Amino acid sequence: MPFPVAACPSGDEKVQLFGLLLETNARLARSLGLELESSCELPLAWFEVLLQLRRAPGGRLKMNEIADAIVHSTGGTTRLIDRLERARLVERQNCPSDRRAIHVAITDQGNAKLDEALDVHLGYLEVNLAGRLSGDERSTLASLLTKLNSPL
Amino acid sequence: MPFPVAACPSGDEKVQLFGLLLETNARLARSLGLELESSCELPLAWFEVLLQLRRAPGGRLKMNEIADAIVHSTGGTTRLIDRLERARLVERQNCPSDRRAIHVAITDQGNAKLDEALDVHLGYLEVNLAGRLSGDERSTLASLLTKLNSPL
DNA sequence: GGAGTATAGTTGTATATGCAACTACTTGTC
DNA sequence: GACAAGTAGTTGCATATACAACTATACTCC
Repeated sequence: MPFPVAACPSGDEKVQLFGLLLETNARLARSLGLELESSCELPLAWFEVLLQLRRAPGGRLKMNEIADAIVHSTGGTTRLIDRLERARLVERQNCPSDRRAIHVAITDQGNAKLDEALDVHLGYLEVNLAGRLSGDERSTLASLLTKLNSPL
Repeated sequence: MPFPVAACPSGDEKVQLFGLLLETNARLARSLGLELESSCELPLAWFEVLLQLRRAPGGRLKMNEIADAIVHSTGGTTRLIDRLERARLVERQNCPSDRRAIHVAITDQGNAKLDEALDVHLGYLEVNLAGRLSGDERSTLASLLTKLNSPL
């Protein structure tokens, strides 16, 4: 037994918690991604973009706002939006007040696709979130994750 | 105001919680990844593999156990282990009881690298986990994530 | 004990993503 | 108002990953 786990940093409570977060997220993202893809032909990343756009006032965001919201590099976001635009789910618009910036707006087709995907997503969450955590537990989890996600 | 968020599925409490989980995970994984990469030249995925191996009895796991633990496809895991093996951090060993299976074992170099990375990781967690959540909050979070990660 | 099925791992191929360098525009300063 | 510094987005290139098809081995059941 060369590495007694409990006495090692690898057994540290915080290390375990961090690993649990990565693993839980990866499993849920993967299973939701498969479901969205097979039911709606919508990759999870596309879904995330459409959801952010719907939430935004006016249904549009600038490239860098999208990149930040979905935690991608700006280069990666350029290509992602290229694909969404090719599929006619979003469109690029010039920003009148800043000629460097691009507004990305969700299209009617994008809204329709998002509605379809939200339907699948809600079913998924009923099973995979509500099936495992009560309302109280979910709101506790939300507040802990909010803290964990806060700056500083 | 074509889409009043609060009345839409996009404003649903579960949808928000799921989004928060994705976002929190993505931010933490990215910042830890950058830190590990710049301090130790160790990609986060490699760190995850080494950590799983250290935790495993005998310091070795089969390919499919690794793939499951880190939530990758088996094809992706083959290439990931190829890279780790090329860097001499792990080695493939034949499994005597099943000639299809491969044991992946952490090497001395792998253990040394992992120690170095754990040092960085612990510092990171002190700031980014312990700096935001108390011990009680962390253990609550751990138990909620465990439920969320449990089968069915 | 042989045929059919299941499992472990690898490989071909397509795609997605990050980083760094780049262009274009804006802002601040003198 | 021109120059310097900063910001928004895109592109070239390298890498990482998934999926599906494949090989090799093990298991099942008659």
